Amino acid sequence: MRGRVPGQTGRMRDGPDISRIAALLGDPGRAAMLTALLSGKALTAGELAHQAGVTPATASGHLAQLAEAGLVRPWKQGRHRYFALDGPEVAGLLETLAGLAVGKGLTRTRTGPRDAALRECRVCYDHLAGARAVQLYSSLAGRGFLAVTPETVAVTAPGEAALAELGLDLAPWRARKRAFCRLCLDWSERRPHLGGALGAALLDFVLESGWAQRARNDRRVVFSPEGGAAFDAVFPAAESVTPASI
Amino acid sequence: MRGRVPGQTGRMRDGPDISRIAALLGDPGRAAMLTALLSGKALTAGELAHQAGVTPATASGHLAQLAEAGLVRPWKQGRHRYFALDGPEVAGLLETLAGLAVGKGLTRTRTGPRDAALRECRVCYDHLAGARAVQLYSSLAGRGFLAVTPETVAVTAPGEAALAELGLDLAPWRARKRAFCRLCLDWSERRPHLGGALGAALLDFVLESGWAQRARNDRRVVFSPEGGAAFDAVFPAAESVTPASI
DNA sequence: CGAACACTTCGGCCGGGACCGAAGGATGCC
DNA sequence: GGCATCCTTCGGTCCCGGCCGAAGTGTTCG
Repeated sequence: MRGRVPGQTGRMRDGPDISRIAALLGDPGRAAMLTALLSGKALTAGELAHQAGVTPATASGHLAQLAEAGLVRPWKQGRHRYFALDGPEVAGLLETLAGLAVGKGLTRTRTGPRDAALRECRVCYDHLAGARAVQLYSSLAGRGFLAVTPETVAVTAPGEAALAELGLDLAPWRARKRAFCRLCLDWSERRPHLGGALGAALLDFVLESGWAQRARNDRRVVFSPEGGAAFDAVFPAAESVTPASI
Repeated sequence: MRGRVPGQTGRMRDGPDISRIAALLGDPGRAAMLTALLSGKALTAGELAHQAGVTPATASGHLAQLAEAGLVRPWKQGRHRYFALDGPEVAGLLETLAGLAVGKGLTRTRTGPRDAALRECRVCYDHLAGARAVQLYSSLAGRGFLAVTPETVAVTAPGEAALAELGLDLAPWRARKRAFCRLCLDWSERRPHLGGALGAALLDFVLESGWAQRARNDRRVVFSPEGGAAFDAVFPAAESVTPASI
């Protein structure tokens, strides 16, 4: 950090400042907080401090930095201060980073039971991720309910009908200004799943129908035996969609 | 970093170790080295030291860390030691990070001429990125030369024919085991462009045909006036592909 | 075979920043 | 109003790790 002459050495002058954001994610405490927020819930400063294993004083400093960089959005309510990830892009970055960490064998623990549950199903900001999410996506795509276009993913007419039959009304979700439907790469499965507003609607649907419950303290989404069976019945695993050079 | 009782506090026990990788990217020197490698070229330790603006001794330490984490692959040749990014996933992470940094307004300089050139066209590991790359992609997609399937992107029969007519033989590229064709999100354009082996083939084609040249010291790809015109003629900008709810 | 070169290792310096306890606002509850 | 709760700010400590110069290893070239 010493002796670097600002404008003279090297040619690292242009382009986005990668290291600024990366340094923020590089502290284990801050990383733990952000990962906790990946559940999509807004958490209070105190809860985040607990997640990171630091005192409130330390956490407060961390959160101020994250907020200033725009990674996290604070929100005051009463004497609590809630924090949430500032947009799906931040969640996407965290997932990308997680994917690379897994790929390079950098995990914080040997695969345990909780880890297995995370791989099966978890919340990724505001939609489902993990094996269930990938199955859901490929089941819809395999039956022609989704049309993948270059720029986005769209629900086809049959898809709209099929979802409506399940009691899933897409109109209110479509109304929001955020991208209706996006693909998101799953770090544990290395295959795409649905994000965007449609992903959020489906998460909502799965929880509303009582098939699964969110864990209280982390990102897991736990299916009951009956719920899992119902899920498999409604979204049967598709035969792998062969890309078949057309 | 002090006083954190290893297994007792918090619940940051499972999942991939995000902060380890992020911390590596969080140092400006290492970030500069990795960004330089994003050009796809392998560079020597000395060149990377110069890029980062540090002495060889310091750079050597950084590179050892990057290599140990699997972000960079070293390769000895004579009395030089070359380094390259260890796989497209690393390049993808760097681009994702750059995208977020731009989105949050964290750039290292006000938009200058070099920056403008970078946005127009640059190398992203082994394929084209920037406005030209996005145009190339949407031109192909808009004419039905690409079929975007859920898992991958495929070249259609008409597409194969059209590329063959340009003198672009895809067979050797297809033979490699890496993903033939992938979409990659462009940080400056926020739209997808082609990665994977097909992207590499097209970069090769653009350079071979003499339309553009790579800058010597950075990621820029500079088109000559005639080259740019030829490019526009062969890959005319498509009418925006309307996602039209099908 | 010795000199030049590229890089790494070693030792030591130094600064940023993570950490905590205590004190200082806010806010809500009784 | 009084008190507990939640959070932030302040002051101070301490360590991690980036940085360099110098010395050491291996390679090439004359």
